[in-house]
Amino acid sequence: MKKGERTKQHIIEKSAELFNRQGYSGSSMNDIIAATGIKKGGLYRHFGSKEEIALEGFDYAAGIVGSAFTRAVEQEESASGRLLAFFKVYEDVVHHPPFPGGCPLQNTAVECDDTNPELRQRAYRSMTGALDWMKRIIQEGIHSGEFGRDVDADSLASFALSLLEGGIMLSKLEGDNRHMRMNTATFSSYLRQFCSRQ
Amino acid sequence: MKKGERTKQHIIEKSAELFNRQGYSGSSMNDIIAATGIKKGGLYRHFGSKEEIALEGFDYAAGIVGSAFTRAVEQEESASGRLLAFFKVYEDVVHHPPFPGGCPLQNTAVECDDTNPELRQRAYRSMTGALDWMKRIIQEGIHSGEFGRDVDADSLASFALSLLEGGIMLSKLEGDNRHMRMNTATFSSYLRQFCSRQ
DNA sequence: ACAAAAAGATACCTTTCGGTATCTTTTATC
DNA sequence: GATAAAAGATACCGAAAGGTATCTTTTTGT
Repeated sequence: MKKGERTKQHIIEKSAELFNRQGYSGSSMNDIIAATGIKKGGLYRHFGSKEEIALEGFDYAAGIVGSAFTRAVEQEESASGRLLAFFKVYEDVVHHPPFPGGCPLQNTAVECDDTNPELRQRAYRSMTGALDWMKRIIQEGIHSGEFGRDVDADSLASFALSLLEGGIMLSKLEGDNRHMRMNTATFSSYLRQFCSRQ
Repeated sequence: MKKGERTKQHIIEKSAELFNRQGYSGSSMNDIIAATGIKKGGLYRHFGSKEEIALEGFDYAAGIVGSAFTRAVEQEESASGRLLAFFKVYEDVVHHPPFPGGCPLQNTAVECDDTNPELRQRAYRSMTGALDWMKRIIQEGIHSGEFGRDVDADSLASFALSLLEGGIMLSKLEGDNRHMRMNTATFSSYLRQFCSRQ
């Protein structure tokens, strides 16, 4: 890996954190300079614009969270366990989120849905990726007999992701993980009494 | 009502929309000038800073949504109906949200939780207000016998608000109300089969 | 109708914004 | 170790940021 590629990666990593904490509009090039220790000339050698940094930064942040999901999901055997694994990743969102600043999907979606089409599309793809993943888990649960055949995968996936994102939002705002804990417990008992056969 | 008060209100209303659509950092004083038709000198006669406009704007937007909630809740008799009324207010969040730009609580919470303590506090108060309101509805439902005595009001309120906010986020990002519809249906059946006695 | 006070417009301030041109330093290749 | 290419620093650009001082126009109360 050449020097340039290493610094480019360094810029992406530090900027992704900045953007995820302060938002796209809330972060300036000077903030990026301060965070990376690389001067303006250096930054613009690797990126054509601030937005380009933000786009690559989002992909990086989403990738980090995605691999945290992967690790958590892989530890579980059951479909219920796998769905709950997504919640486990954010169980201490207040002090130890999978990526600094909270959920990149949430932060980007809420800031950019009305303003920045490019970032919005990244967030959209991230959302559909998560939903499709959950749907696959649910369908596997149906096929294995863990879930009833009448369980609607679309609805359950939307339900799970909504509850997760809403819980992240409330817990971050309150500065306390209790909403995440309560929602995880509620979702868990919902799965047990609503979706599982027998 | 004097002239000055009227224009101050006009500034608040137009700015609240702007901030709710584009965010605090994403909206400039020039945007406010364009939206209100009032020049800089006029704006700073009524407000000491951009943040002051945003603070009063948030209260205004939250008030609009709050009265939409009130109207919807008052139409319902049962506790379940009243909880579902919150969802009804956002059933067409994509095209007809109760306030332009979506949920002010969500937009402000997500943008400001790490950056703007004053706005964050407004959002926090708005969140606790909604949660307390839902808790009261749930407790009334328990006392009336509609809900079982084992229903946890805290958990159910957190669950309802999280699901609502998550659904708003997903539906806005997708540009389709289906997530709101699915979550409303899921929440409704959850209440029927999980909380109600009989 | 008039004077005083309130409201708003104009013009300007400093700082910061995103971005570029150019120069120096470092890295990689022979 | 020389040299070309890559990487990064410096210095600058015009525009836009939030905010202020001052002047003109409207309201308002009498």
